[in-house]
Amino acid sequence: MDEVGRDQGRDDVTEAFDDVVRLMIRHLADHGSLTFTAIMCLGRLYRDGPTRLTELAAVEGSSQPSTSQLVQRLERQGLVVRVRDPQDGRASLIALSDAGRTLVANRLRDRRDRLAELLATLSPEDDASLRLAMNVARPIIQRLIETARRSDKQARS
Amino acid sequence: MDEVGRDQGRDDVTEAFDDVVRLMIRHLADHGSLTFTAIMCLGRLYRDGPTRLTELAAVEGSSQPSTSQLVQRLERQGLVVRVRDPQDGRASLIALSDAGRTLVANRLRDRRDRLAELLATLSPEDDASLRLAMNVARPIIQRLIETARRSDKQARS
DNA sequence: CCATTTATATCACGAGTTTATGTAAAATTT
DNA sequence: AAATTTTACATAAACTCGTGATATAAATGG
Repeated sequence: MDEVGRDQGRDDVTEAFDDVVRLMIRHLADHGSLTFTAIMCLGRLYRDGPTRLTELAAVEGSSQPSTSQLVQRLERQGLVVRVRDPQDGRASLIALSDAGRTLVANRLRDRRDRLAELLATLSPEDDASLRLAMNVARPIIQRLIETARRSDKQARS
Repeated sequence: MDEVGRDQGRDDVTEAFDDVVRLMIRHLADHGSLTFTAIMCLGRLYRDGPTRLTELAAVEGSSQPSTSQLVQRLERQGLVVRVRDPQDGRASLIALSDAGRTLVANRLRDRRDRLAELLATLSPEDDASLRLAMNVARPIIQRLIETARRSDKQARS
């Protein structure tokens, strides 16, 4: 469009991130009957361990009612269990069931396998470049996530 | 079960991509009353221009009925318009309205701005590293998307 | 003991998904 | 040309998922 587009067109992290999102969402989804939301929730529990419903909603950036219903569905499917806190009659900890844990682990492996297949179609140079680039990028991205999370939390209060 | 924590030092493009997805979906969403699905659809039309409904569904990896309803909603909101093809009475081309195009352009700018704010919290070294890494990664990722799209298409036939 | 806060649930509703099916126009067959 | 099939899209039914508003029930603090 204008001259700004020239600078940003060559060096645009946003565009690259958008591409990643499209690749992951569109082509590496394979949510075998599971929704993106459900996957994200289970993945969160897998990484963070048992979590209170309200906190789960907060870290997933979703509303409490939405999370409440999601947990109920996942409970019906036998993927999570509730542990009522004896110290606090209101609260309950949401945790992965064995089935849930297995499912997440399998999914993670499947995703890795599928991405590996895709990476195998690249030239050895491209494959190496991408791996190197993403290994450089990852810790920095994680710092961005941390920063974003903090500013989200602040904006919410 | 196994040590997820040890993945940190490992070479795992999947994990890095997952981080990107979480960052973009969770923290850079700001879908001002617009859904992720709607955003994706409008973005597609912005990039590809007027598209038939069926093809739109295909490239977005969504069903035809789902896309049909989505387009109806977007039409109601004045973001897309239909142009019935005089050559083919069955088909209609879906295109962005002026309002839709403006909205997508603004959103893109906002996303860039917000990401720029986040990047500004990084050290100059990290910022430069991330930009460099993503500029290396992007064309390779685009090749992956192309490959994935072709194999998706083949699997569907 | 009563009021407030906190944790979760429920309700109403719209968006978005799927599969199955309907409709109408184009293409093909005979 | 008429009948059939295919193609492009719409509709229906049933579910997940999101929201805000509100209910319930337990902890907390006067």
